[in-house]
Amino acid sequence: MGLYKKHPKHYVAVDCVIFGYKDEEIRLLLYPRGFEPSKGGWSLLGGFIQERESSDQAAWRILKQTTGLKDIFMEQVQVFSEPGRDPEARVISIAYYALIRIDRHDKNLVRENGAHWWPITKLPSLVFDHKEMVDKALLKLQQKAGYGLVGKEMLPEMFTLMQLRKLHEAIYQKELDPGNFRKKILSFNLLKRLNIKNSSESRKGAYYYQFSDKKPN
Amino acid sequence: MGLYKKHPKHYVAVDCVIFGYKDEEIRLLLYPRGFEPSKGGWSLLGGFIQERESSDQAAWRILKQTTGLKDIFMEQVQVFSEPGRDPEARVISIAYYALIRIDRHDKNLVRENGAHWWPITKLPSLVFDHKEMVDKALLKLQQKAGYGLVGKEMLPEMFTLMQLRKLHEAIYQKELDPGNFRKKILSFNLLKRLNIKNSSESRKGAYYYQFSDKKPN
DNA sequence: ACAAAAGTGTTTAGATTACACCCATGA
DNA sequence: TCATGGGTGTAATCTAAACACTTTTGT
Repeated sequence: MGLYKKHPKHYVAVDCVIFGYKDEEIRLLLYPRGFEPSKGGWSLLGGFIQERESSDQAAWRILKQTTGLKDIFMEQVQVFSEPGRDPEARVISIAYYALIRIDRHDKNLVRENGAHWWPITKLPSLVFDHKEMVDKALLKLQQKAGYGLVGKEMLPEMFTLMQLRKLHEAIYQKELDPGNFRKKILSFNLLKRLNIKNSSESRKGAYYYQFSDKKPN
Repeated sequence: MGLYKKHPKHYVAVDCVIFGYKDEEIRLLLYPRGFEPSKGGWSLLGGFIQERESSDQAAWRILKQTTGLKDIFMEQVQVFSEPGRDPEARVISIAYYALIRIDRHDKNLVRENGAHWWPITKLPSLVFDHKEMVDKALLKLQQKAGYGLVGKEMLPEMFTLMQLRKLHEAIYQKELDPGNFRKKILSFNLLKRLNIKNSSESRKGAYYYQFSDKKPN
């Protein structure tokens, strides 16, 4: 029994890299730290794991408490556990990333906390090792985008292929060939073309698409 | 300051999926658990993170204490944190995998602990969620093998391309075309051919190779 | 008429796969 | 000489990348 007792216990936190998409840019939701150390420095959304919750549950809880969002795609990035990473105390942190539709969060909740959506290309400097968390998370996001699955989390229900391409361009931070992108994305058989056109972003008008529920072949 | 204090602390452990290679099979080093709960059940090598060490350091320390091995390739798999995963106490565990040369470990240390090398294809049932850790670790190992880098960790200094191929076949658990494997592996420019032949495993004799220090082009 | 995006098609290069084939040699 | 792996080469297939071209329509 008591064999575990001789070992130390640790604070275990979760830090969330929250990706949103707006104005053809990937943005990160950052918070000014409300307490020392590094009070006022920009920080990822974080919180501590409680007694009876998994790290996944903690990540969801913290995201929901702070942004009002639930049922959000989140995935583990990796653990950061250098003893000195937080100068105040020894905290082991599990980094997560979340993909959200930027227009859907509770803007009042976010504003109250002084949070701000920063373009990924112009981030301020971050506290502790949070920049490293962001870099690792972005790599994971790029991987996920390779499977054509990010539009489902970050775009409205319906979208044109140009809108989807702009999203991918923001994620990879480089331009993609429109024709090749179209063929590749459609080859996944994840999208269903609707009989509705968007005529506001081009003369000719582009069909709207949505993710189809059924599994691809 | 004391803002962290209201949060609970947790036992944080490291569990190591230790991969070795022998007799054309990938093997896992498993330990009979020495204490309750699940005393006697087969378990990954594990241990608790101490006050002033990172999870990487803990993984290395535990591997060295238990097998005598140091300077070993290890990589994080992911965190397992379901509150009920260990029935004795709430333990958050970070899974790692390690690649070792099976003939190099301290056999006495391992024997003392009752540990056993189990072929990956014939594993006994494992305690807690350790089977899940193994599955995730194997996926990571397969990914790493795709870059041609596993021979460096798991084979002797010198090896023939057939030996390297047998290793890859054991990792993917399927046969690979000898000609295609040879071309692909050599195209990485990671290997240097030696002027020594192994004549014991084929009539014709095969050149030995080793990993070259210099970076590939 | 023209610009700009929508949408389709073509060409090339590179990688992957499935084999065919000759070589060397111990039994 | 024959079976076995060593080693090389080739054709078929698939993919990604670059880019030409035609369509549509608001201004």
